[in-house]
Amino acid sequence: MADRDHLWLRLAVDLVILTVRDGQLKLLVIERANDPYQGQLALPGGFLRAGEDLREAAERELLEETGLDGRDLHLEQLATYGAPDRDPRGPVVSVTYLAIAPDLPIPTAGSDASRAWWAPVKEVRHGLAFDHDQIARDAVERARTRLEFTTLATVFCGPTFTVGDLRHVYEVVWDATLDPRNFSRKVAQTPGFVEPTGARRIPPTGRPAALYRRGTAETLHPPILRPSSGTDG
Amino acid sequence: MADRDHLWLRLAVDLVILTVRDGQLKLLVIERANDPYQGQLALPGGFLRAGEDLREAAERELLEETGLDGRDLHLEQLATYGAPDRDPRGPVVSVTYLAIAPDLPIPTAGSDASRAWWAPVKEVRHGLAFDHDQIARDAVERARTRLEFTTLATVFCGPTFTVGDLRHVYEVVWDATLDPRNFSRKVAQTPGFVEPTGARRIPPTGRPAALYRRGTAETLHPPILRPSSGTDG
DNA sequence: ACAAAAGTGTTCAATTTACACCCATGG
DNA sequence: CCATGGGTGTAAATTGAACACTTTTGT
Repeated sequence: MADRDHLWLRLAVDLVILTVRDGQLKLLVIERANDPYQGQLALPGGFLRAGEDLREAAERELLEETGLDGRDLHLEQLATYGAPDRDPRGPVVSVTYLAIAPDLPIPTAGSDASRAWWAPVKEVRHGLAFDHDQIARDAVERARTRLEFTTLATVFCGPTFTVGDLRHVYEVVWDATLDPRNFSRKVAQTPGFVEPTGARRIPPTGRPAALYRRGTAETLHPPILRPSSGTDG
Repeated sequence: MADRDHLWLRLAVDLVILTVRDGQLKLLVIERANDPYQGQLALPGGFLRAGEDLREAAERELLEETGLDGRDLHLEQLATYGAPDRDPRGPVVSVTYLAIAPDLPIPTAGSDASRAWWAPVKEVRHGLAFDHDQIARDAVERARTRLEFTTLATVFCGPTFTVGDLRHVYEVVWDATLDPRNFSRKVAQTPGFVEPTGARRIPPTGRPAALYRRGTAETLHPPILRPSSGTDG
């Protein structure tokens, strides 16, 4: 326990930013501008600076890489990854955050990224730099669970949305199909999930749908469980 | 993003070690031997060393402070705390782990602790050093949720236990009373939760109870929900 | 016989699921 | 009037909570 046993290191804050776009679950990836892993795909992120809280750093990186304001969207801490050899530059421990955004314009590249874009989650299961494949997998699984127990799905939608939009989020994130009729009722019967705006949206074809905004509830009582999650053990 | 913006810091790994003892949920606390907060209560923990993974560091601290082998009990990462002023020594970010142990002999004090003992969770809600009050609260809440959805409760028990022992764990951790008859069925009907050993335990008074060991399942299908968790939003 | 804890059976209510059916709009 | 998506009604199946009752031991 002498002072020389303490390892001094840098702390990376890395972001898994998810959205639903073109009917797919997508993930913000960057092409690394600098070594290590120059030219390879990676998650956006950067180092913690002096005087910063972890969440502050995550919000700063989010703004730098995407132009998004972290106060407007969902941002939650995921897990911390600290394998000794995870970064060839030396000891770097990564605290990861999950961010959820509605369908956005294609983000602008930041200073550490030569390019940044939305990549379908299914197509980036391998090939990310560092241990970012593992981080991305863990983040997607966390998002899937969050839809079951929290109102997170509304964050994928814009300020107003229909129940069909919300169902679409569930179907894309879970990669499952849901009964529109029963889903509609579950949403309506869960207090605080959505609030009617009074307005309606007229689709290209079909009956107009009521528009809602996010409710005040954070957790769902009762939860909306995945079709598979509960049958087999 | 120049190199001078990177903050070099030390990483603490702090442990919330829970057990059920004397019919109470208890937490391992130490009395700090050194500054800062010398003489105050705190969670056991220490600094990450070179070449160590985070979990390795958690297991090492666990062994140093309690003599417990981390491979034998439940050890899971909780969250990471990084408020800039959380440690007066300078920039120290803390990765926290939740450990669950069966009822153990009183642990031995480690090098950084003048004393170590089990303290009832209800009595240490305030007064821990650093931000450890918050960490302990978050950890207990996590443990309560884990009992709902995972087989974690079996880890509070020894190698063999009765359904009554298991129910006792739920009742103490949740601070609730459960119907013994319905609980018994839920446990038996959840595949992989417990396995019969064939042996029985004769209580001081009453019918002998069948002894079980941990099953292979990690998650509970269906979950065993807290009495309060589902009524009001 | 009695107390105490373990465990089973049964009933009623709440929830979930599946699907028939109606609504409202554009072409 | 037809296609399309939005939404309600309803009956069967499943699950959950409450509790009467039986079992098995020590004293």
